[in-house]
Amino acid sequence: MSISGSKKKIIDSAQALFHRHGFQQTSLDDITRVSGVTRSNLYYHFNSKEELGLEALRERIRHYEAEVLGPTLRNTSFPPAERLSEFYRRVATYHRSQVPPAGCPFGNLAVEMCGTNDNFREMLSSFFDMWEDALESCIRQGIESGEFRGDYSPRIMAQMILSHLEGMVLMVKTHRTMEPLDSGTVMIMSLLKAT
Amino acid sequence: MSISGSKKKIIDSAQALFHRHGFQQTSLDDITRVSGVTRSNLYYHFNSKEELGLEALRERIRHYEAEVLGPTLRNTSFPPAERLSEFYRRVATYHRSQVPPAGCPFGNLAVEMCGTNDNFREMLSSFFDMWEDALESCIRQGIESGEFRGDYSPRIMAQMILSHLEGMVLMVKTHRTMEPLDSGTVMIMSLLKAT
DNA sequence: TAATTAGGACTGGGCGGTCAGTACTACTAT
DNA sequence: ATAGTAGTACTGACCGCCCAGTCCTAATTA
Repeated sequence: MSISGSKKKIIDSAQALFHRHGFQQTSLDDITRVSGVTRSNLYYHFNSKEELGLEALRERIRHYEAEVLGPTLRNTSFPPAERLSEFYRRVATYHRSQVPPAGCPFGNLAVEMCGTNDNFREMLSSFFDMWEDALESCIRQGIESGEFRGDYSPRIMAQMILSHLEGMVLMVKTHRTMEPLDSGTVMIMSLLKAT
Repeated sequence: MSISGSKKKIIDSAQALFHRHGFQQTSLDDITRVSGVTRSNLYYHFNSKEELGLEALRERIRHYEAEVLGPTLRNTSFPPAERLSEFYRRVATYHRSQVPPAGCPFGNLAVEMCGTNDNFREMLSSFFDMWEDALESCIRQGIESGEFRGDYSPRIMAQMILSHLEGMVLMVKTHRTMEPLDSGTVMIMSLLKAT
């Protein structure tokens, strides 16, 4: 059984609006307006705004794994350094396409929801863990292959890279320039290189 | 003439509520409830919720410079590495005191407001610049004294440290554990050390 | 014929913001 | 001395709007 057309439209519109305006700041009327789907149909597919929010997040995570992590960090047909570099390149391309910069969809949601809603928090927490795992594997393989320095544990480096990335994207959104992301990624790639 | 008692109460309560629940998600009634000041009195002191928000932010920035940056990063009576270390220590102490972790007051606000309100965005943008300046000076002096490695420009390192810090604090909020901040600061201190 | 979509009216509550008026103090003109 | 004036601090009642969610009917589609 496949997802009906309306349901997909709702989720797509909700994702875009939640990303740009936040979950709480997006009204169901906003979503019906953008998706062209009626309010009653929305409540036919979802029992509450929270349920829609969680499903939109789940779908975004699924999409991110398939379209970003899979082809880059986890793509073992390329050497680790190239994978990481390609990952950064895709991140930059994505954020360059958002004008004005809207920040990381996951980071934004984490800031907004983690203090008040445990369902969102837990989903985001395990997503960040999974993201970190992908980075860690890539780095570990890079150390083994001699491309990356081996004096820090892959886990610690992965943690650092993920936090740093989230922070850079926040700076891009705040300063409205890609510069922090561009120079930051160059620095990390250089720092990771084996001496 | 000093600020009236009520105005201070309003700003203090607003700061705490904005930090924990966000600007938009905090109602003026919430603020009157916590501060014990009436709604009409609030509108006597501030022309709008936005004006209150901006003043609360301005005050927080002032406080942060005086109570955090001044005694640590800018405190030239200590050597740079010790200053940075003390800075990290204070950040950790602050976030350890918030249960559950509420994230960075500035980072949270940036995520929430930078897409929709240029007054907030500009104030936060120049605040982050100023923060980066404080880090840069400290690092530059550390390089000159030979404590820190000199193969990256102080500006780039400062940028990296600030982004990384904001990201770590986001992780602390999401995962509800101080571990990312604790191990992340250790790693940065070690990375900066001159070889 | 069962799932899906459309349409619209409605509820109860929360929201930011407005307003006319009170109380108090201090300065000033007579 | 007194009456008037002005500025500050504060109050409670109120307004119109928007929100998530409900309810019901009816058409359409697979």
